[in-house]
Amino acid sequence: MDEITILQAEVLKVLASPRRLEILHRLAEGSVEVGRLATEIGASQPNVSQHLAVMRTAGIVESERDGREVRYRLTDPDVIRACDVMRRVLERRFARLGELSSATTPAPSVSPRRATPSRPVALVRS
Amino acid sequence: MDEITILQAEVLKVLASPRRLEILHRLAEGSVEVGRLATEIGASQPNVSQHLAVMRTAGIVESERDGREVRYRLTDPDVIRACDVMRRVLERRFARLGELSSATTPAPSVSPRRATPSRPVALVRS
DNA sequence: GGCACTCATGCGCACATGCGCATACGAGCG
DNA sequence: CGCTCGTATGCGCATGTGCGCATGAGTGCC
Repeated sequence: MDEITILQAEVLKVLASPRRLEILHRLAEGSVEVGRLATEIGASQPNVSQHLAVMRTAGIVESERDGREVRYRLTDPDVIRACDVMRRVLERRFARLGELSSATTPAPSVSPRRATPSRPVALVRS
Repeated sequence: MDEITILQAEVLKVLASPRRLEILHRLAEGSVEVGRLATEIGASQPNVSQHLAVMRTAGIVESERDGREVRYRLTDPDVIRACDVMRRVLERRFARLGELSSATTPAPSVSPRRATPSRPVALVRS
């Protein structure tokens, strides 16, 4: 198994959380303190602190003391950019699903008998 | 919480596995049957089948019967491309870490007292 | 020094996940 | 039909994760 693959899986694992994505989304707009962040996203302070600790360990965010507060910011915009690329892809797919269901369902001309039984449920809100 | 964010987290969760990344890496080179895939990556057949089922549910791969066998292929190269963007970023960071540790450690000129205590362990094989 | 504030950490619980294993399903073939 | 091959599924266990909650640690102010 490739080293990079394992590393990538670990980073992806850290990113695979709505809360953390929300936090990253906020951090993309600039550095912010823990408490403020917790208030903004409507989560408890310990919860946010834990998520930040996880992401800091993974090298995704950095922390810096500012008086009594601790400000967090993105370590490297590149990872987040890659994340945003994926996000845009999903938005496109999501939008396409929307227009498909709103259309008259133009009955796929040739349907060469796929083995895939079910529509990807994850794309319609699982 | 944004809909897309939740969706993205789910997709990321599916991707956050070394095995699945390995499978996707293989599928990027073309469609392949389950058994062959299991042999190539050195995993059990049920295990591979389960991973494929998860990824199919997430809409990342598609399956197609071919005689007795079932061939899997990527649904949309775009998601994998986004994944590869991240991979390349990580490779770059990894390589940089390597040259840093092999260099004479040029003693950071100004070290403005960060609150971040530890190096990102995830980048040095956690 | 004592207090108030901000953040980090430890604990316990509920829940999800991955794996091996055995086995069921489904298609071709004789 | 019955057999074999390829794939999917169910089960049980060990392990990991997120959350609330209470509490500890560090900092600034009086």
